[in-house]
Amino acid sequence: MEICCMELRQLRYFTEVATALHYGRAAERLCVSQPALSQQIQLLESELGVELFDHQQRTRQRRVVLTEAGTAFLTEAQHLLHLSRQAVENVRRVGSKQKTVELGYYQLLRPDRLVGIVQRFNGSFPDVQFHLHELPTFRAVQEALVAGRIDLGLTMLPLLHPELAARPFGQGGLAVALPVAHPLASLAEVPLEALAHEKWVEISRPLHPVYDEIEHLCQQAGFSRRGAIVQEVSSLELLSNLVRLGLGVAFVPSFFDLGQVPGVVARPLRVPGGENVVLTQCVAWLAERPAPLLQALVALV
Amino acid sequence: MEICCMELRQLRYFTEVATALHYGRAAERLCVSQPALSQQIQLLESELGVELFDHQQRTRQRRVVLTEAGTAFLTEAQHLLHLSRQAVENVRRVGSKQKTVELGYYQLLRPDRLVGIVQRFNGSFPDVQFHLHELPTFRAVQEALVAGRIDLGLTMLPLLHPELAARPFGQGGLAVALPVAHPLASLAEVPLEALAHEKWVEISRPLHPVYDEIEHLCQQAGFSRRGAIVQEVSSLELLSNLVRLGLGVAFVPSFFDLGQVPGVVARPLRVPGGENVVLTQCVAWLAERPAPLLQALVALV
DNA sequence: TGGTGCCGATAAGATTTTCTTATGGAGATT
DNA sequence: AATCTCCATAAGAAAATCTTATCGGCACCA
Repeated sequence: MEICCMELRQLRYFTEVATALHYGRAAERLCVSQPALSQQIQLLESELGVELFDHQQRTRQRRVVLTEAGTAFLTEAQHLLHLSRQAVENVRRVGSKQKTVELGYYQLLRPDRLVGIVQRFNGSFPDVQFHLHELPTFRAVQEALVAGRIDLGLTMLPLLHPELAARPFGQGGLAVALPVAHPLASLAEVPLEALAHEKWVEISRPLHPVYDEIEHLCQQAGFSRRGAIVQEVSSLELLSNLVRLGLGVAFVPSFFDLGQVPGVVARPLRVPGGENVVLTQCVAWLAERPAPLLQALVALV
Repeated sequence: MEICCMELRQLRYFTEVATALHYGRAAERLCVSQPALSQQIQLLESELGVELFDHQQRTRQRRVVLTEAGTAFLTEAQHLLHLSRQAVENVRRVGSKQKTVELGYYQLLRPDRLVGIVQRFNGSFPDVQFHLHELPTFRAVQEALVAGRIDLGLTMLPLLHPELAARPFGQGGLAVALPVAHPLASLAEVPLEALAHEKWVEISRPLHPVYDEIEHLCQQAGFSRRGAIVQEVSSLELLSNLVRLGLGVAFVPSFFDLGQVPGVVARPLRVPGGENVVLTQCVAWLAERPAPLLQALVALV
């Protein structure tokens, strides 16, 4: 135990335990382990010099009981936490007046996810104007960042420019998009080998994040798509429609939402070695200009 | 930079910088290094998503300037800190009602130091009754703790019982107590060798924390006190008075206050190897019963 | 105009704090 | 009595914070 000062974290922990009256459940809600709570509560108690929970009854009645002092402190702690949240809100309001953020994204992002992100942005920074820019490819998003046309981009790894920085926020493997009538569409998971003799449509290689990895994967499964790609396109929307029309099948990221294209379904891929390609979504920004506002937005994603 | 939440520490740092308008001086007052401030302020800014200080003018005008948002936040931060201090005060008041703490100490502790400690205790825990127990020796303090007669003891290392725990709060070397008329009393520092032919009075060995170490030190300086101790006593007060009466000289800790005994002065010892005996004052308590109140008091010392 | 000092930012490594996993022990439940 | 639930403890891992050393910009002075 070292000398240190009361922190808001301890108040957050305390109020959670004091309202749940149960260390285990409080820990779960706070996304920490139970011992972390025990420790921090003890630390808080020993700094205050006051027992906040009744240790005698803590075990006797199988539940945690607040002492008189603990009850009093709970009120104050909640008040403090509330004020601290308000303070953050206020300073954000004052500091973000008349600011605009240009936000680039591309189709790969599920619409509900995009909406969720923008709503969170707006909730935390109500006075900031967010301008959305739909761009055709993950590469276009990164180029727009470098060109300064957007401030923040929702795109995919890898980063193609050294000036960019990124924070991943989700990843998935490959799925295969099939017409509903396709024989394999009835399977829950499609083995990669079963696709050896298909015709393919694909995003054109310069726009594609993992073109070569996919080819490598196919070769491990004993076939190549080299001659079997009947059409290259520039957008996932177009791709999906070609699949619907039966020109071929296509690989799409498992987190891509095909709901908007009727007649096409996506099935997860089963890869022999289990080594599916990993596609990582990320928020990206210009590393050289880490404005506090952008950093806060990044943390919200 | 990792995701973490605003903490009171950051508010403390921010208010200090915002009022001093000078990182260096703020760091000094907070007893941290200047980069720590820069880092924490940046962290705070990026979590809030708002610039609190004007980075353009930060260098231009040779002083730090608050932004509009920073000014607003300063008010709220001060308010929050004030409330948090009040919350601590309140919970201490509620939680410490009708509690008493038996505090043992012994003469070695300078009276002003004791008063300072007790005042600090009283300031933080105004509703706690502190009962002072002056005990004759450092050993008696530890025995009273083990016997449960006192809750907290101001004593000296080493700990003589495995059930005790302690936190040091000050240390010093040996000094020699001389009658003012003694020839060596005119020196600012007394070389140990100069004491080879003195007569000695001393605290009796069973009550003495470092009896053997002192003998060892003397032997390194080329003499022994073995036959030269003309009187053993049981308290420092008695010891000082015997020195005043000229029965002999005595070793006392450098932090012992002789001001109360006129006619006796203490002079720091100069030891050949520079290896003076180290005497460490400490707060001690029973390790098995670490009541939060005691822990908080220990931290105050 | 070039040197010098002040001041804040940055980088990298060390330290301290916090958290996690594993385990213990006391009461409650069956 | 046996098992289960739940909080406390211990020890090692992870993460945050802090420190030292250094840079670069600006101001002041000659």
